[in-house]
Amino acid sequence: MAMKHDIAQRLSQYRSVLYKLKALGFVRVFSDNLGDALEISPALVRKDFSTFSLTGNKRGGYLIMDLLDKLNRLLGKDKVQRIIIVGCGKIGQALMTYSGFTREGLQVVAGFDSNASVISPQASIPIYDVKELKAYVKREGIRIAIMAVPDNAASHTFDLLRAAEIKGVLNFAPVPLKGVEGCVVRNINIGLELENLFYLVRFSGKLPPQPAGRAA
Amino acid sequence: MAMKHDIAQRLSQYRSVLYKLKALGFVRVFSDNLGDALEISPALVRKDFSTFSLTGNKRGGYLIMDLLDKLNRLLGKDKVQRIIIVGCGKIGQALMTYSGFTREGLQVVAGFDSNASVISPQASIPIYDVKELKAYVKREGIRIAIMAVPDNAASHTFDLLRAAEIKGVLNFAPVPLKGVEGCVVRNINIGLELENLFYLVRFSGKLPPQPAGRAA
DNA sequence: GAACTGATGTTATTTCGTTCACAATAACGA
DNA sequence: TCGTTATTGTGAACGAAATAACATCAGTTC
Ligand SMILES: NC(=O)c1ccc[n+]([C@@H]2O[C@H](COP(=O)([O-])OP(=O)(O)OC[C@H]3O[C@@H](n4cnc5c(N)ncnc54)[C@H](O)[C@@H]3O)[C@@H](O)[C@H]2O)c1
Ligand SMILES: NC(=O)c1ccc[n+]([C@@H]2O[C@H](COP(=O)([O-])OP(=O)(O)OC[C@H]3O[C@@H](n4cnc5c(N)ncnc54)[C@H](O)[C@@H]3O)[C@@H](O)[C@H]2O)c1
Repeated sequence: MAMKHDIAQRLSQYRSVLYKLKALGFVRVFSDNLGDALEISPALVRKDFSTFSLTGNKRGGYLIMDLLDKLNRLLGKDKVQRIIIVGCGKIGQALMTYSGFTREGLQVVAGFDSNASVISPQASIPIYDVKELKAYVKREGIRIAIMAVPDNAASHTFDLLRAAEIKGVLNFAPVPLKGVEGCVVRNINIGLELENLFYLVRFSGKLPPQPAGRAA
Repeated sequence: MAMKHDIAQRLSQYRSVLYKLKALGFVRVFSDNLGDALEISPALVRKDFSTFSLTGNKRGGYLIMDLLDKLNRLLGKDKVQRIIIVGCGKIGQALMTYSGFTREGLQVVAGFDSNASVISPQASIPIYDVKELKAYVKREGIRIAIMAVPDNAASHTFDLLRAAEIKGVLNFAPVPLKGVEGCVVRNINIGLELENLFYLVRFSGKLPPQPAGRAA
């Protein structure tokens, strides 16, 4: 049940760092460098690479170009990755017009909403009625969706996405969607992150958990 | 170096579930119920509670009210938790007007920006010039900030926040801010989450990592 | 009120991700 | 050419976090 999030996340981070190094004119990189950049041990870098058969040169480290090629293939970055956004409100709109995705090879190809005043099929990134979701997804072969509908619509919208056979959902509603066979869900819960920050700040340094107090 | 994020995150999740159960009229709850809700084992629920001396009744489970009281105290939810937002663009504005924070006891008390046309000190949630950041933070005793400035301003803005002795930052820029003594950073990287989703979807079921291929 | 039941609280065990340690080996210099 | 050196690649060791196991005890029943 416990999935290996972390290594995939690191793969993307390696990729990101490698692009920066390449832009700076570097050709080779060592596991130490990458370890420093991600604040992990060099050993873990090498182990990750080993896991995916990303090989380097026994003395001269890794060739950045070569690594990037392989990582891009591994992460599916050799083609543009298309996504849709369901719920084009404040968050949804912000994401639709976010230019940062392009850099990452991600492309928002359409939005969907239930509010007629938001729908605009002629826009450069069209927004369609959510009723057309299923047909669109099937026709275009979309696999990943961002969900940014109000909390009370989250569960229903998730059902729609599943019916459209969406394979992965990035959910912004603070509603824990139970994971389902055939559809991976990742939740972005900003409130939770903030609470967590408050907690970490409150107890930074001091010992948070009483070590299971033993009565005298 | 490995910090115990996870347990604090679960604490908040317990709290969230408990509120829902309370709203449904429940009075008691068992570790099984909470385990189901968070998709973790009941043993872990009990262990977490034990760690924080959250005790129940040997047979009748836990009293929801009682648990909530203790959790709220533990998470600092007995008072409103004030935050500021630096960078009031698309994401920043969305967060400023987000009503969901109130439910969580979080309050955005001010925004800061460098763009004069955005500044509006008279608004219900005032937006000040970022130059006033340090004075405001010190005067009001703010500890947590959300950072939603453009990528190229992220590092500089982070320095400002540190100079203002902010204790925790929720960073939306896809720029890895190196953690610093005295200031906890948590990064929200939506592009990374999407990449991760694509990865998980690509390899769901199939074995992603070649098990370190042994030559025949 | 004694035996039973069902859930907690805590100790033991397992699992899993990370780090350590080092053998293998390609580049470099003399 | 041959030794030296720097770095990879990976099996073993380690540690933390999750699960399992179980002893303990509050209710409940007869
Ligand atoms: N705004 C924030 O800063 C913020 C922060 C954290 C979490 N969230 C969460 O993100 C989600 C969206 O927030 P928002 O502020 O963008 O809300 P919003 O109200 O601005 O936008 C919601 C959009 O969804 C559309 N919608 C409603 N029902 C729908 C349905 N059944 N199918 C398709 N579209 C539907 C609405 O027409 C609207 O355009 C919410 O769950 C919210 O809790 C928002
Ligand atoms: N918009 C999105 O959907 C989205 C998604 C993921 C990540 N992000 C990241 O979030 C950050 C903000 O994105 P956005 O779309 O809201 O950008 P934006 O350009 O809409 O807003 C940025 C705001 O920051 C202000 N600003 C610029 N320099 C500043 C400084 N030095 N001090 C204070 N304020 C300053 C600008 O005036 C502007 O109001 C970026 O780093 C972006 O990469 C955005």
